[in-house]
Amino acid sequence: MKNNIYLCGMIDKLFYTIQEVSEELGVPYSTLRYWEKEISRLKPRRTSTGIRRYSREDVVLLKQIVYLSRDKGYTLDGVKRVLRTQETKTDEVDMEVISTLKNMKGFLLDLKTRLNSGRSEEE
Amino acid sequence: MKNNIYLCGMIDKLFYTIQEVSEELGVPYSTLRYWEKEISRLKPRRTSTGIRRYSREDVVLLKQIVYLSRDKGYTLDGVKRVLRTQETKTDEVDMEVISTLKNMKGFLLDLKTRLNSGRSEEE
DNA sequence: AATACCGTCACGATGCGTTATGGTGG
DNA sequence: GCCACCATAACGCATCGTGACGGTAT
Repeated sequence: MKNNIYLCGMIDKLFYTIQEVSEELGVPYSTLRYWEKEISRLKPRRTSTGIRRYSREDVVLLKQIVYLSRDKGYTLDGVKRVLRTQETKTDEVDMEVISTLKNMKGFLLDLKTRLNSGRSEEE
Repeated sequence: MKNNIYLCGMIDKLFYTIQEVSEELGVPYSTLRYWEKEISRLKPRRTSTGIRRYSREDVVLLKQIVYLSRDKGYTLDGVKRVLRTQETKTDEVDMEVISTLKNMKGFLLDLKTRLNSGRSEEE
């Protein structure tokens, strides 16, 4: 249970050390620490003595960051923006616009039909 | 006729000089030329003596580039990638929306005419 | 004692234009 | 002769890490 598609080959654990994460992502410690400074949402828990304990969610977030910057070609600022708005909003809005337009189109087509058909209807 | 939503306030002309484009986009000449080196699809026509003549399509493309880099936070490589794969999905959706809107506009103009002309038409 | 980790800071590569130069077109 | 434009190349600044260091945890 609890196999997360985002974790791919990673064994699901309660937490991961920075080393494990670094190896999994192919990203050096230094970069992980750098990203942590830059990306506010990335805040792995710490032991009482300050050692990072990455959760599954942290790893997923990091994979997203790698994907957005390496594969999609976003700047770090771009990555931040995407994460902030989580792109979900945009998509939802898009879908809503489209759906509204479709409704309107249907309505207008109907109207057109009525008009074209020689306005013979009840009205 | 031929008002393109992407051109916004720009007057629709057969071509634009680099100056006009530069002012419209708020992007200096040098950058326009730089982008031209980087983005293969951006190839404005030239006069026989080498002066750039930007077409409407060129301007639209440039606006896309500005949008992707400035607003979305893509690196130039990211912009190239987006343009290459043309994020076809998005564009198809966009195109569908636009096409729907165009149809609607035509239809509404027609409707307006009919209504204004006191529905005295033959049909 | 040996590793794995910590924060910090200085360094450096690359990206992304910009400026400078010297010249042509209208 | 003036302005807009051209190409090229050197320059510069910011971004995005990287590596090294001295110290702490286990």
